Amino acid sequence: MKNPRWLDATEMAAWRAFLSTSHLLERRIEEQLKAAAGLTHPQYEILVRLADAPDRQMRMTELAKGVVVSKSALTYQITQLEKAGLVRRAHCPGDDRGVLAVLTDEGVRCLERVAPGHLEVVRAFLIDRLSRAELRAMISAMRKTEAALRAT
Amino acid sequence: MKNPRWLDATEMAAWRAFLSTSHLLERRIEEQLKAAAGLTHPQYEILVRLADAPDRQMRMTELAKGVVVSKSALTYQITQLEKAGLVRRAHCPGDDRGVLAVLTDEGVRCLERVAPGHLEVVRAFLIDRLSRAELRAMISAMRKTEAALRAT
DNA sequence: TGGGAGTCGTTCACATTTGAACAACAACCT
DNA sequence: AGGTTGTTGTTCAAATGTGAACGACTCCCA
Repeated sequence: MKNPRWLDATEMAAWRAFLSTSHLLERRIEEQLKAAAGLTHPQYEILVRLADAPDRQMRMTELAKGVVVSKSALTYQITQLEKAGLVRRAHCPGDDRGVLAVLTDEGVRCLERVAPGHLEVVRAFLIDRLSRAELRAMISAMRKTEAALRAT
Repeated sequence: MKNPRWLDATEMAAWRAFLSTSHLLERRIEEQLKAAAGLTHPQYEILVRLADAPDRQMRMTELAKGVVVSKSALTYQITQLEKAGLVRRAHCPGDDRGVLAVLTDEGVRCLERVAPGHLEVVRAFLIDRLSRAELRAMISAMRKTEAALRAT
């Protein structure tokens, strides 16, 4: 690799915009979820992933990878959600090391109650502002990056 | 507004990809910066913003908005960077409430030393994987969202 | 059928973030 | 001028994130 390869104007603009926007959106979402349901964004994501999973349950490690948090953060958050009655831990049949995070009925109801308001924010600031072409470009771009990051 | 407006397949894919990717990238960048220079990503961003600013200095609040972090977080991080000798605080002429964060010469050197490795990561996982069209779509999309988020 | 190597989830110490409360100051309007 | 309103940066308590270390368990191959 030669000299530092700086970013040209377009590249820099794309990177800066991505960076600022992701942080701003994160902040806004966090704020909305906290106000509407006392949930953090990671907690909400955990509920969503579990709701989408077969039998509404997932192994801890798998869930951590999906939500993109450390194993220790997940342990912590599952404990919080368990206290709130939205998730419970279950023994994992066939693997005595394993723990299953299971979405409770109350967890399902909570999610149904909270999702619309959350999606409204995602729409209002991101999705509804993008053209179909931009959405497709986003998918394509983000997936390439995601694949590369998950590969390592 | 009628029933909850769910996201269709394309919209959902875009949102999920954006979410996961931004978190994964953030993690990777954090890791690289920590290993290469003992800096956090917010700290690095502070240095970059200051380097780009006239006289390498900025008001605390303005800087906080730029980096997208709370005022208290900025106070904390500037204190850290001050301990490291990369930034110093200065009195703000004309406004006795104000504080200026000023990039030191050592801060400049640190940035010059760290930037290439950082940009390499940004390139390797994001920028270099996107087509010119995708970059332009990103800019357009992110800016619309950013503007909306900053407007409130 | 041992046993080394790897995986799983938790715990721990530590760093960081956030909003609220606060004190100092600025800006504005009458 | 005087008082109200708004900004500014800091401090504080509380919540959360992270990696390293750990004990328990699984896998796989000799």
